Amino acid sequence: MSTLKLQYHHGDLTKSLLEAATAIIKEQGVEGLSMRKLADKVGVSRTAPYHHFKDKNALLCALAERGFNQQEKMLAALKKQDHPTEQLFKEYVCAYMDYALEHSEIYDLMYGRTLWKAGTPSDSLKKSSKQTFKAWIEWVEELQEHGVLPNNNTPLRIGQTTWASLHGLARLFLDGIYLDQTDLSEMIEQMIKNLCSLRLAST
Amino acid sequence: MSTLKLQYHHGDLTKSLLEAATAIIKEQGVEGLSMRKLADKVGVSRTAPYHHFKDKNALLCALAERGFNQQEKMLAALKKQDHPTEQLFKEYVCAYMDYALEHSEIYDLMYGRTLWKAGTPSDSLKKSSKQTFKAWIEWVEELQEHGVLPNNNTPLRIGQTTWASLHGLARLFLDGIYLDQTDLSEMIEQMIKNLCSLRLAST
DNA sequence: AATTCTATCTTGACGGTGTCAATATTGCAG
DNA sequence: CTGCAATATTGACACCGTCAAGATAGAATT
Repeated sequence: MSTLKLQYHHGDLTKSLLEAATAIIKEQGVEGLSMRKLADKVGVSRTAPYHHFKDKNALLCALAERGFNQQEKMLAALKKQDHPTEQLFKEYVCAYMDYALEHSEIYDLMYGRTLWKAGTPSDSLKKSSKQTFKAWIEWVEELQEHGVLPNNNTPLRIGQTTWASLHGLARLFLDGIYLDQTDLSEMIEQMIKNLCSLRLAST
Repeated sequence: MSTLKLQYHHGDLTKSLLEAATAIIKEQGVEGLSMRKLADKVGVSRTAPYHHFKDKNALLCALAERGFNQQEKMLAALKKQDHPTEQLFKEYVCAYMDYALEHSEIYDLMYGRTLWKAGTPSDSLKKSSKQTFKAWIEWVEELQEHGVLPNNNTPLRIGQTTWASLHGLARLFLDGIYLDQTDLSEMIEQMIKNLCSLRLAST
């Protein structure tokens, strides 16, 4: 077992695959990721990855799941510095958009049709997403109590609609409908105004 | 030239292709559409479609463009019956969601990454989408004047953000993140409340 | 230390994809 | 009737995901 790359067994191929895949989709998009190119990049034969992931779908699920962990960590860090509730919410929105656009391909796997419609989300991925969503809804309840979000419906519905708004804004950019980054910042600002002013209307 | 299908020249292959393609993506999603299957369905050889569409991308662009026309027609019909402005807006929202979910695959081509990011939108498609968007912005201006949408920003920004909200809501369902139709109608209702109550907050 | 077992990796193969090049057929204009 | 342009065809190529069968290496057991 030398330190040279000519060894038969790779070491931690699972991890290497995930990282190489992340790099590829960052550069070439999910469409540019093929199992064969991936294997090649890691320096291994075509079918080696199949001993670590059942199929391509499973690999993409793993990437998405990583994304959920990553995102959750980021948001947890945000909440730690205890700013006023409303400011925190605004920071959350910015952070959410930041993550979506910075890791657009991962975001697409997390919330896009590739896995949820065209593919088959793994049980583990479903669990991750459910947990993330649950945390979000709980926070929405808090935000409602602090008068940042409206009270005219349950935390679930308010959480769903405000999330939908954010998600839609993110998608317009990461799907290539909008490209201009200048528009982006102004649209985020206006979206925050929209979401935050809702409480004024609730009874 | 008999009426039997054994003729060498097909007649109006362009149209047949578009209709067969529409049928396929409706049943099997965009992922289920291949040029070969399409040709086969129409009863023509693999490469025949290439005399009518430069490549698969071009065919998808044509489908998307049809979608824009279809959608525009639907919305024009809606406006003709001159209901009160606010009611009209609510009907618009419902109609928009209806269209998105009823023709989810076409909607995806119109506003999704398949063409706008992964693919290459044709000039003709760009034009169609631009026109649709322009019409929307003009109507937003009207809605602002009638106090249905807020006045705290330009028609462009308000149009962008409200559209983003609608788009996001649609995507959550047509991408398979949400599936329950019951949730859907309640979420639409709440989203309308969100959008329509914004004016109360604007100066 | 020798042997077995198991995890890992390999090559070979199959059916699918988009699309180019070269060829054949047809309908129409001259 | 002839020739031309539009349309359709077969053949080929390079990719793709993934299954099956065999090779290799490291760990466990004797």
